[in-house]
Amino acid sequence: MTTQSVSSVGPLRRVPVQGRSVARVQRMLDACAELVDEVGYEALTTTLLAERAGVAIGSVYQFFPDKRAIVQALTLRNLDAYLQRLGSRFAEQSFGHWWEAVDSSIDEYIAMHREIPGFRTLHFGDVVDVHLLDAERDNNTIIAERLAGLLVDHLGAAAGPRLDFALGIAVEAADALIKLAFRRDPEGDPAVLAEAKALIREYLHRHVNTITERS
Amino acid sequence: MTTQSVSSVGPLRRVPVQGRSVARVQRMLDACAELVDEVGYEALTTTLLAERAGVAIGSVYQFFPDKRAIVQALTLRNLDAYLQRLGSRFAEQSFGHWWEAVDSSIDEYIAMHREIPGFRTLHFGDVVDVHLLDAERDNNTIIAERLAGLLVDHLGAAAGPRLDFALGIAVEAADALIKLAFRRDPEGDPAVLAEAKALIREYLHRHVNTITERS
DNA sequence: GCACAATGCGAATATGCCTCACTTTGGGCT
DNA sequence: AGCCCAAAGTGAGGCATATTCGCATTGTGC
Repeated sequence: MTTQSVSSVGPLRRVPVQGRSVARVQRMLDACAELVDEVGYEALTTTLLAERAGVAIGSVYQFFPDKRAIVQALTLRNLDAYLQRLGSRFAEQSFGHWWEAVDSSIDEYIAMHREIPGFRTLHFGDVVDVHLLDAERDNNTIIAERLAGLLVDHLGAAAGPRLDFALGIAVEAADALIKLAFRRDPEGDPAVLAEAKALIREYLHRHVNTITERS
Repeated sequence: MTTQSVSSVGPLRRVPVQGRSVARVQRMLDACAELVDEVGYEALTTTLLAERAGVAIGSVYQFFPDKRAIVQALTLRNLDAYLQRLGSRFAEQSFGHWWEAVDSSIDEYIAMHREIPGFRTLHFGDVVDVHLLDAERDNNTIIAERLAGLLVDHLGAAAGPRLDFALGIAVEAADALIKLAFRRDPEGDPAVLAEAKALIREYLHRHVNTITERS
């Protein structure tokens, strides 16, 4: 990844230049993730964050304009990580059917809920900001477009507004159901997760013509 | 409605007894709704709220334990209103097919987005609390159960966990898509709204056996 | 019209976000 | 090695906002 990822700029007041400060900013984000898991977003205080990161409060504001921006930056880091994972998976694996690719995308999202601290609370911007990546479109819409791109590149789907629309709907519904699954069960209610996948597959199946024919 | 509705207790510190205070509490909730629309939930301050309601700040805390509780109470009032509307509609109208009833439920939800101040921001607890009605289950899950009850009573659907589960999924997905529609367009993106209804109808259609046969 | 509970009030306090003036450190340069 | 300046680090204090509390006012049953 030689190109600068979106999360390294994001909502930062000033970009850390020296190695120590880069590491520090990461520590702050890590602390933020931990604390969101421990006390929740509401109870997160800047003092607590600074203590946990082993940093003076002033240092936090050296790089972040305000509290919200810290959480935004964390969300962006997670968003990047997801797209990264997805990119790798599509590059390595070759899918027999388009729905295997969709299933993989869902699986990666589920995995992040289990593995990434704070993710089950923040997701892709729930609490803080649904317009981190683009002023016009929701984060999920962007995700859907990226997904569309991957499907076009790796499975020969026909790019176009109808594919984007269908994926936008699918991503939004899947997102909601997966969140539900993790609210019902810390490890993700298996019944709900299975149903989510089934629902998405059947929905997209009805749009399979849209996917394989040019609009 | 002779029974005391849930929203009249809710997260109140003390229940208003005299007429003037009942009206005042309503004014506070109205002010809260207006302000949430005008400045957003984040920028809502207690001072602003008190001013808008024409009430001293101390009076607010006479009935509400904290700021969050105000928004919770408003959300509860909206939740009640929705169930009320739905109850009336099911009582007056007789549906030819179960999906007409489902469509009506969705339409009422959409109507509230357009009519009720603050609703497009708060929905049924997004920002404040998804467990207003029940410590265990999400607000949407409760809605789904009520909906199941209506379908059982008015259309002879077979009550049971499978109906509850399917409706839980349907409500969650529909909710997410309708929110999306209203984020894309203040009046609700028609394409997204139509697609939401279609998706839900088709999903429930595949569970129609579950609806009409006893599990 | 008395007595007490309910209600109303807002200055004072508590808490938490964020700034700023100052110190320390890193690394490019000679 | 030593100099210099930008980058980074610091934390007491200013400021905005949430919440309390002691006292004033009003409603209601008797």
